[in-house]
Amino acid sequence: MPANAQLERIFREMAAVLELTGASGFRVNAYARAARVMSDLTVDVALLADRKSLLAIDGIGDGTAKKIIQYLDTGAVQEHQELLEEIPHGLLEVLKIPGLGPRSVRILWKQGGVTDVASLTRSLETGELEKLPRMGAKTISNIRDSIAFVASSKGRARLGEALPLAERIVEFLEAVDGATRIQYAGSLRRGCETIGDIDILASTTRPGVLHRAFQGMPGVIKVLVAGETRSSVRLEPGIQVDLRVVEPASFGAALLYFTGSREHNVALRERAIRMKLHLNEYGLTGDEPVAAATEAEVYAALGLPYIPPELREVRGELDLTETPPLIELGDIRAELHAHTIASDGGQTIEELARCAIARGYHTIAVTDHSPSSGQANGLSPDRLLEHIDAIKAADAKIPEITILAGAEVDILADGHLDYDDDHLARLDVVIASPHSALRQDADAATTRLLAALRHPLVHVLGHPTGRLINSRQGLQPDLARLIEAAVEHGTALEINANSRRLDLRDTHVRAAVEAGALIAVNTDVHRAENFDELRYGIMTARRGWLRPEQCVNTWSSRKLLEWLRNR
DNA sequence: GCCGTTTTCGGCCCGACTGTTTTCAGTCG
Repeated sequence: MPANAQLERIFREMAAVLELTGASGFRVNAYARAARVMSDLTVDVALLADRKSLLAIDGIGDGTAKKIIQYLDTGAVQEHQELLEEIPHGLLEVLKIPGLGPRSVRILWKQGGVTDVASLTRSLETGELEKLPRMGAKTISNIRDSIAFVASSKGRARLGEALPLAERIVEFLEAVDGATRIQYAGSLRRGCETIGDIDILASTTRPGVLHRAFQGMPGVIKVLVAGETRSSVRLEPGIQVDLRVVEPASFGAALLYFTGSREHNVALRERAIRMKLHLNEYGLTGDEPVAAATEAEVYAALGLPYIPPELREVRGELDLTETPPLIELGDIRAELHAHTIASDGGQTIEELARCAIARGYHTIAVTDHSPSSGQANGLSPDRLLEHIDAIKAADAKIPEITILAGAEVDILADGHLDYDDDHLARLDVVIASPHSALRQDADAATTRLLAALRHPLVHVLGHPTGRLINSRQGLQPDLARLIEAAVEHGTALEINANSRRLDLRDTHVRAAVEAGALIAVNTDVHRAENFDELRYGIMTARRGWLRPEQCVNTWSSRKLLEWLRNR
């Protein structure tokens, strides 16, 4: 959906320019919000090209609707282009340097002649900056550090990198004298696919000791903030970690606050104000304290059910009247996507089965690659037949679990599958996935994936877009049409839990769930330890509001087998 | 620029910390 992405960029840039030119912060916020709406939209904005549909979206008013329509009509937004002419383009990069906000960048530009990061660096070296207001030695040193940090940083960390790191930090802090409760919060707790920084919340009888331990942790390369209640450090891999210490009595309010999202918090505060109450990280108060110890208490006092962290994105969760029974890790009873040494996996069929048994699964499907995935040692049709025999033999040998014979079949660029129907018909489960030609245009991708979804022998569409987080965009099919076909044909859409993939992504899952499509949450096992990545898939599923009954991996053995046979 | 269980005009979340100043502006989350 290129139009959505373009409009997101346009509104984001408009917000940035307006900040620099000193427009009202509320106007800036409005554009930033419009950008976010564009990124959250699961349908092509071109389908909403009339004023009425656009105005129905929260955060889109008259002005934004006009600009969207103008973009769809002409391919550009006039006011956006006019705004860009008002500032040197490189200034937008300067604004991204931590510690430099709109006020400072404006002064650098207007009074210091800074137009981009390069000219800022030159001014730092020549000492020009010292002449500007509020530019002391410390500030200049910090700017220098921040420029180096931005240059070396890889940007946002993947959930699969940040979560294990956060768990190690929590473990480290729990061992510090006086610590009573340590928990990570922020976008990590919400299960976002990438993480800007790690937020840790703590209660302790000895705050000073905890802060010092935190600032001296292994891997800390710079202490950014060292306050009474807040510490902030930069770690070696280029990730920032914030520690906040609170009283146990307000742990819930603080956890709520530091889990965010910011938009969710703002909405809660506005709700509090309407109820003549006041919400901050210390609690919900009226004439006297109302709630603070637990998140559930605060929500209840605001007339809301407990809202799971993954839903806190202002995507409709504030209209809930009860907590939805979202899927949980423990609901998963079957893994339907796993590789063995026959293709590019590291385990034998039996080793794979033992891992699955250890996790309490009733079923594991062996789904090795098809021939077109040459680099993954995909199985030729003949090898597939032999492999099926080996799987059946293992199934007979190991009674504690059902081992299904399957394959992960390549969906070729034109939509044809990599095995003929005779071979596919011999399999218990067929995952069809795109692995090559991942740069084809949106129409070709839609046609290709629709062909697989409609194929009567395909059970699951595997990692539908083929994207890799932070490194490959993947296909950009018309998701709405894929979902429609998936519902019509009873084909499941996969959430590939591999933390580099998370494909479908959260917003796609949400759209699929609302349309009533079946979802498969699979780990795409290649090594024993991959089973542990399931949690990332579950977080993504929860962010998509998935309930267990809509996920085929939660079904009883009987129901699952029935579905597989009757497809 | 958006929005309405006070409002179609007049609001729009709140607190910690830093650095440069002497009482607070700017940034961040």
